[in-house]
Amino acid sequence: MNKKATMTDIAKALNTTAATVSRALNDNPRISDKTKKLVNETAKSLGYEPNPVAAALRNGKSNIIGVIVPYIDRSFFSSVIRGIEEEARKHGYNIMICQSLENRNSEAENIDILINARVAGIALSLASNDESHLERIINNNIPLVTFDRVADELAPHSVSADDFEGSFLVTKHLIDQGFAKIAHLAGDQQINIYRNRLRGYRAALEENSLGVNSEYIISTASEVTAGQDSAKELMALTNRPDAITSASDFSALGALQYCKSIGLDIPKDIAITGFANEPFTEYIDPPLTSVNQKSLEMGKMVGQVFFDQSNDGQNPMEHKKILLKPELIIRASSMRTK
Amino acid sequence: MNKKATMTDIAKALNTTAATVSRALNDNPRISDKTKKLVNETAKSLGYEPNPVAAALRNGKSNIIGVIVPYIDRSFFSSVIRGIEEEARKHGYNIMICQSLENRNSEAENIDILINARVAGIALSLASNDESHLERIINNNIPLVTFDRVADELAPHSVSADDFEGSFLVTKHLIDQGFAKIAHLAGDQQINIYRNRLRGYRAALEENSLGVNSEYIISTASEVTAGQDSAKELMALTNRPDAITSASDFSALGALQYCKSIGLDIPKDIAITGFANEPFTEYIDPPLTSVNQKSLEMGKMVGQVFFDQSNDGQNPMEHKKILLKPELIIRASSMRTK
DNA sequence: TATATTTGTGCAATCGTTTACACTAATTGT
DNA sequence: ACAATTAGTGTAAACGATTGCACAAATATA
Repeated sequence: MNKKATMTDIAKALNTTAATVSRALNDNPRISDKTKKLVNETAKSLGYEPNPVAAALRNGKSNIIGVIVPYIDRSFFSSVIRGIEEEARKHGYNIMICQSLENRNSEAENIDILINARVAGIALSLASNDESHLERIINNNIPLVTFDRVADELAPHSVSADDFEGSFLVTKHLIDQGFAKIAHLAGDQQINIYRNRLRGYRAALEENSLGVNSEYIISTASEVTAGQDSAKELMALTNRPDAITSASDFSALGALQYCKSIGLDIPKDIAITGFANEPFTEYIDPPLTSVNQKSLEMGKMVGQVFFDQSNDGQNPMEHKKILLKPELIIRASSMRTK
Repeated sequence: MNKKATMTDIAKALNTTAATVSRALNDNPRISDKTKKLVNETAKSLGYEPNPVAAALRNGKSNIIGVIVPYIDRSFFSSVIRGIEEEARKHGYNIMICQSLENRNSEAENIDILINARVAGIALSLASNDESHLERIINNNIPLVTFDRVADELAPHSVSADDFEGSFLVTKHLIDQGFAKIAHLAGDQQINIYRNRLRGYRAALEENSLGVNSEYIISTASEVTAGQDSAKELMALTNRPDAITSASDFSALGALQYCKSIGLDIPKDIAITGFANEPFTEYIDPPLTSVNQKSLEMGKMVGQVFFDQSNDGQNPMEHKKILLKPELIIRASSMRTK
């Protein structure tokens, strides 16, 4: 209840001025060690705590990192957010969260809000392919890091998972297990990450001299029911696949459910793999092989890129495109039983 | 890049002062409609956007709600956060997220940070039973709403799920399905919510004249492996239960896995129910009956309580304890097959 | 008509920190 | 011994919005 101590209070107690106190607390070399010690002691004894709001006003920059994601409660994003938070925290920064609701206008609105809040930087997973509104961030000289769905043209920095590699790995794994007729439930090809997953699948097949059968590639929404439908289609083929890779854990689950429902044994009759390592993948029956995109780590990288840049500020415009190596999580759904 | 317009800029353009502009923009009754119109027009034409940092400094209060949770990426919490965000957003507020890592000291640190950031309010799910550090919030006159793990003594407002009711409902459901020997995997009885779940279970049994068999109540950590162990114990009893209610989806899953592993059919041989409606519950085999705690709604309620109080500010000290009615989600794991 | 009240604005201080600039005293160089 | 640095502090003006108080003009009251 008693008002918080300010720099002025410290100054008065020491018969000096707020300027000196400010410099002393910020370890300015022009202040004598004696004064610094005095100031620090009095600060402690008065229970002084800096007011970040005042500093932000004066500096035109707060100690807050703005984060915009489509939805906070998607497991992938909440995990990235956690990573960003932990990294930010290490540097004395806080995070402010906004949801774009997968909507470009809402995203633009959030950007304005964050700019007005004088955030020290913005981390963003794009809601759409439209990147035009990102210019405002650049123009305001605010460090920008895009992740997951990155903005290759505008954003100077980005962190994302190597989807090509992940899809390649999982497909290769199936090949190594002896599967030869491998299908792919492909995601929306408008979206970068799904294109890359399809490419990785193709590359693995080709590199192992397995032809790519276009019948085996089915465009599938990232939903359980869509996966069921696609699996039904695949199983109706005269030349049935013996494995299904999916660009999404959800459609993989749907496929798994459908295959079980028609009496197929997984993985003996058909192997199935997903993508993203959603929490449920380890709990379903059989547990689903998937690709861990290391969301927590991704968040931490976002934070790091961010602080690399804002701390030394030497090369604020040096572009960093980080591709995280995904991790293949092998579970029962893809293990060839001898 | 060109500096943002300020109130002073608007004032200059109109040959008036920032004071008038401020009042006009805030729709102060002492300003004439003519002036208001002029100010609003010039504001628009200059592309004026308010600077929340300056306002926060002057008011000693920002437009930010601080949220502290044990871990951001726990599905329950991320969902609550989403609810808070959406409600806050409606009122032009933003949220700042901190993690307590389930650690009392870290929680206290976060509280200090939020207080220093002059947040307009704090929403908090307690990390421990120790509530002493909450006093700082109260002393600083910052509205506090606890949720999930609430602070009954200190916090004026709280929002939580009615765990007693939820547990009662799910147990009653099993009884209605014809199960009579119902076990309970109880959580840590140090924690409020788990105590209430046990109470709800007991009450349902008693109300239906089914005795409470202490052999059937097993203290179980909220983990898959713990659930497996407890199920093993239960199944080793001479008088086996025919149903298991669990205070946690994770231990329920473990129990389910164990029962399947020894060849039991679920729910024919044994019914199983969880608690919290974790995302995976609908995907496992068989899908797990659980209790939806309406986390998103809980978040929204937190926001609402919060704004009720800070908006009119009439009765800031009126205590609100909100208990959300949980929803029973019936899935295959508990359906009596005739 | 003279006084009282209302209406609408302006003045200036305030929130707490930061920083360019000025200034004194001490130190260095020659 | 005297000019030129250097070290260490203080002064004062920002940052942008808000608000108590003062004040003039316009209206109402007597």
